[in-house]
Amino acid sequence: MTEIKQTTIETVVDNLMYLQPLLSKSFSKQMRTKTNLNPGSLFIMGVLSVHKTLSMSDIGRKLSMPKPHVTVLIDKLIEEEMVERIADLSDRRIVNIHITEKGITQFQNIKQEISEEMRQQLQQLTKEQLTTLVTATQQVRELLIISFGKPSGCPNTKNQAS
Amino acid sequence: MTEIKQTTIETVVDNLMYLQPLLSKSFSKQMRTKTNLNPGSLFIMGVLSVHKTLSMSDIGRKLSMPKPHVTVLIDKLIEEEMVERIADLSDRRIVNIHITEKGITQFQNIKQEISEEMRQQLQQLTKEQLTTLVTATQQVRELLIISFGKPSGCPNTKNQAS
DNA sequence: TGTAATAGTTGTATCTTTGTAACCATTATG
DNA sequence: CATAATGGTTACAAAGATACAACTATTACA
Repeated sequence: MTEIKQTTIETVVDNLMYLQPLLSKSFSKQMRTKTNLNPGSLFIMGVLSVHKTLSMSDIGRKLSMPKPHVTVLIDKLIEEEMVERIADLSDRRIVNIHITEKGITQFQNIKQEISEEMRQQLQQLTKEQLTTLVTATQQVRELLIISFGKPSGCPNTKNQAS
Repeated sequence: MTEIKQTTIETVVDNLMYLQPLLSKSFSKQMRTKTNLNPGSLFIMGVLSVHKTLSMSDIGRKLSMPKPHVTVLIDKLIEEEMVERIADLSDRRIVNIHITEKGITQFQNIKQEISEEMRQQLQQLTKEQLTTLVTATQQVRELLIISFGKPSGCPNTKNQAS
């Protein structure tokens, strides 16, 4: 019934929607058990491991995470010495978050632990399939960054004082 | 410092970890605003739109969602007539969940709304990039299903009565 | 038949995330 | 200079998800 002719974009949406649960299955689970960090903190460590230093708002934008939430998570990460607050010289409102050496190695360790666990699962793939997966994930990552890596704002930036 | 030579699997993990926030940015947000369904229910509709009928445990396994949580979400979906409970004939313990016609069309509509929103974002890509994205997401989807689409159990299957 | 295992439900406590609102400090703008 | 806008923080409420524990019903097994 109902002929379903999908557009290109609908196919992408379809695929991406199916990816979400698969991803959470593949390691959100691992995260919860293997680390003392909650998912949100892990994501922050993820972007910081790439960008090294980001302002609070940058983090919120990149992860579309409400600013109050970012504050709370950063507080915890600072307690564990994974990151540090650094005042911005040019704009004193801005608080820059910098990943520490400890944070870098700790995050590296976490990723390796997860990789270890995933190795078992991924070994079901042939050498060619694994190569394809590397390329494909890389492409998806890059193309989604182009499409969605933009500012686009994060919550609690409301100040529509009437 | 610390020479980082990534293995193939570590690269995959790296990419997948970066994907998670991008995905939630790209439509977890949309979901929250565009539908009256919460993310969990959407995921259930996602697997049901593919498999049409699944037992409660199947759903829990596919989404690695605790069984009690599945029960709650299914209750809501039934209220909205998106799915229906069907007793299993061969094993009377099993409750099969079947997506309704309404559920199919509703879910289709939701996907189209999300697609509409995403179109704007994805139009920043060239025709070639978009083609690449379709192929890449398809590949990632298929390969992750091979790797992680297995049973693997879901919580609350504990019955180690001592 | 008795016991263990499986499928599912109910209930509760806790954690995580989101959404607001109010607030301070600083910068930008008229 | 007055005011608006931005960057961050604090606090609180509500939604969503996870983890347990206990329980029923049914099936598998010895």
